[in-house]
Amino acid sequence: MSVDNIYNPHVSVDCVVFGFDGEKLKVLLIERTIANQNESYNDKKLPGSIILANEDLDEAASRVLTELTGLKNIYLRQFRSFGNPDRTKNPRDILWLENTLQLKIGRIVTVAYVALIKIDRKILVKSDNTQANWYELHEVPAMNMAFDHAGIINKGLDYIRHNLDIEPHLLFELLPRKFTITQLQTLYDTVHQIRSDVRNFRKKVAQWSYVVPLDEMEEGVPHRAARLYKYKK
Amino acid sequence: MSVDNIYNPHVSVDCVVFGFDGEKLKVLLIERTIANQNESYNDKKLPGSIILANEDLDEAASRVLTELTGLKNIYLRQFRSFGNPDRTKNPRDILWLENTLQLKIGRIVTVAYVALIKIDRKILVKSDNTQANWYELHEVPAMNMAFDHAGIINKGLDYIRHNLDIEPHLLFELLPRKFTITQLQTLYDTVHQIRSDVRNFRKKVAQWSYVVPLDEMEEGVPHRAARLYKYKK
DNA sequence: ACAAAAGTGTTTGGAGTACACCCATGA
DNA sequence: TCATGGGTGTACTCCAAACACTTTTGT
Repeated sequence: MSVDNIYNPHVSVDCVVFGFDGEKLKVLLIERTIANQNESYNDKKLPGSIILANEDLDEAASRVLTELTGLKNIYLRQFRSFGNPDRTKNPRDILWLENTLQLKIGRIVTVAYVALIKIDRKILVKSDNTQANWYELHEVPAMNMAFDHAGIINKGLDYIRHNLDIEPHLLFELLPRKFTITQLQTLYDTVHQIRSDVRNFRKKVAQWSYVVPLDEMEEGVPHRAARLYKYKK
Repeated sequence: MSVDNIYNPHVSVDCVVFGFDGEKLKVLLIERTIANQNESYNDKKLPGSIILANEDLDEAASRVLTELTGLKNIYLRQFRSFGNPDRTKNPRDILWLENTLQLKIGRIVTVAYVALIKIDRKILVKSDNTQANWYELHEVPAMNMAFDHAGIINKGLDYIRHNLDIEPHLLFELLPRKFTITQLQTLYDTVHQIRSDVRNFRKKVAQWSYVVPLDEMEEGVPHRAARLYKYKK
């Protein structure tokens, strides 16, 4: 089977891409349309792909992300694999797989990644029949999701919360290059699901040597302008 | 192909099983013999298996461990998958796979787990042509290891160090049911790669409410007998 | 002048660290 | 009695948490 030389149709990668809009954590999902002879469904899926025959897992995830956003050098970490035999048993998912891959498919094990991106840098590729959009995390449980992707998002969220906790540098993957302390705190509090004290928070970041003040202020805000900072090193 | 109904010969699980002998962390490895027509090699591999057709990943890892040790309810966590296309390219590994599975094999993606077991409980199954032994971690780099298993052990070690760090309860998966504070400290220090102060360490565990003193002392030691403790809840 | 968010210090309690000697037991 | 590890207290430092008012700017 010639496609066998190109694809390994038993293993895929999926990316849970997080962004921060200044208020909430969001996740990037792809619109999926499944056309039957008489009906057509719409739902959402994670950006992902079957792995190519000579591709490492990290390479496949990286390829998916680059194809989607055009960006390189983004934070991307494998966090877990999912291989429940039932995960590819929904008729809609089977139909979509067969349409997409032109192959009979058994169970697919997927290796899941999280990515963190600066939401303002995202350049969405709308060709390739893909249309991607940001969604708030609390919307996900009510959405129609492909496969077990809702569960994968939850696990990815756990993972990233944990990691942002022990590695504060990762916060800056989500912030714009110039940010205010208030933005940083909003992100920090969102991730940790707390509401921290303004003075204590500023005291804390004051001793993070990698957060450096700029000679620039916010502009166009209807109140006192805040100082801008950048992340260094 | 009938074997296709039983196995998914594209995805496997491997278990990095850690134990603690009172002095050092050890890892459980399986002796592997690869017989050619004229020669035969010996090396070591992680306990693992191809996943069965209707088996979830966790189930497969659990099965491997139960078959090996006869134990149930052991700490077992997926930590990472490995799918480099070159990982199944060594001629020795290919030969072994074909002998073992009676199948032509392409790349195999493996989902790696760590397990923590009380070394004194281990009941080795020596049937099934398997012979397992404990090895010190520093011996591993000098050993002949199957596939990329040496690298998997290192990543598993990183993972478990990290997790024992943030979740001290896991330490008790490695200790015997009755232990002394000194044993606990030796394990703690080994995992964290430090040498901590005796008094400070005892002060710390004194406020771990889940470490409870027994009315029992060590026996048969050529010096003052230490109090025994157990882990509760 | 007022609305809206920016920015600023002090006090307190708990946790980690540094540090040295006596105790109990078996040989 | 000696060798071996078991077991104990105090002082200092650092970090996290609690807590309220003044400043700047646009409308």
